[in-house]
Amino acid sequence: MTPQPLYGHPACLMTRLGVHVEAHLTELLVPLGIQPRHFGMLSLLIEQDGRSQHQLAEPLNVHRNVMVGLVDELEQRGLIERRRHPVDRRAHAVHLLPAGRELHAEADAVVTEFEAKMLGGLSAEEAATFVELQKRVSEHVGISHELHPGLRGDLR
Amino acid sequence: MTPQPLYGHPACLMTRLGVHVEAHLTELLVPLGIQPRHFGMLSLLIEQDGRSQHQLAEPLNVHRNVMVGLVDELEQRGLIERRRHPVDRRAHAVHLLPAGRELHAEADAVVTEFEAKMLGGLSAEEAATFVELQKRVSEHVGISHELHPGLRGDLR
DNA sequence: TATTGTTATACTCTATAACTATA
DNA sequence: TATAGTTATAGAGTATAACAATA
Repeated sequence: MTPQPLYGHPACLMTRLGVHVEAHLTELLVPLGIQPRHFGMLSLLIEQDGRSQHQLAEPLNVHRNVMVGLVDELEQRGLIERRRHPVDRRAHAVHLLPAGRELHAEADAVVTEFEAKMLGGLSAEEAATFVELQKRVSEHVGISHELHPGLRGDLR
Repeated sequence: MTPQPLYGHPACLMTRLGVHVEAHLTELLVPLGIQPRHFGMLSLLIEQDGRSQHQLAEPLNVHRNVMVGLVDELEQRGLIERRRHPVDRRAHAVHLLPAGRELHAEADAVVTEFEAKMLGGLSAEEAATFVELQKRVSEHVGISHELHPGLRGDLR
């Protein structure tokens, strides 16, 4: 059997697309003064406010050491705030401030517009299928894109 | 309108999946002593032998400075070889050696097996659709996953 | 004993610029 | 003047380990 050409490999397509998205998103968010990771943080806090840094780090796929810096940056800009964690005195509860909520809305619009362009070559139905299949694959390989039930509600 | 949760964003899914694939592929290729990029190089040379370093760098999305090191590594292992370029004396023609062809076959098997597992949650039809849509999106955003017609055949 | 957050260190990776030899 | 390849340097980014406070 003859080997596949490079971009016949789904794996190569996926890494290439991932790099493409990351790079463009980074550029598009420069005017807002944040990076994709910061957007991710804000998004997670919109979903559930008051998470610990550890709880934020996991779905963002960054180490807790790095998270310190990310939280520092957004806190210094008055977008989020570290408060005392209600049940774990080791942890900080990270809370969204009004300015953070506003910036997130702007960033979300930028990201959404980018996605629309990126998927512009597909019909609405195809795009929906594409996203759906991506979610299925993500789940299958163990990427958590939902809040884990165990992490929802109680702040342990 | 309420903003999307983080992984409702196709863009976030794609970067996350891309990182996942890159990381796992890197691990899986360690026993073969190469990285995903090296696999990409070998794949491109299988498609068309004797490309210049510049011609290899573009589809791999690496700078020509970096390409120097990649070619060095594979050449020192006797997998590829720099020869005089037939029509451009500034350039090197990078050629695949038998050992390189063999290693590529092994690596290709590893990658293919990984892809099968990754897409194992989808039916065959769904997997085909997924890959097809990825190619469509790649093309739409300007990622070249085919040899550019202008680069095929003549070695300019 | 394990975990959260933090800091410092070392390491890797990358981007930039500069140089040569050709075109 | 522009391009292919090369090299060196500096900067960014990352991983590792260690520590204090708390569980």
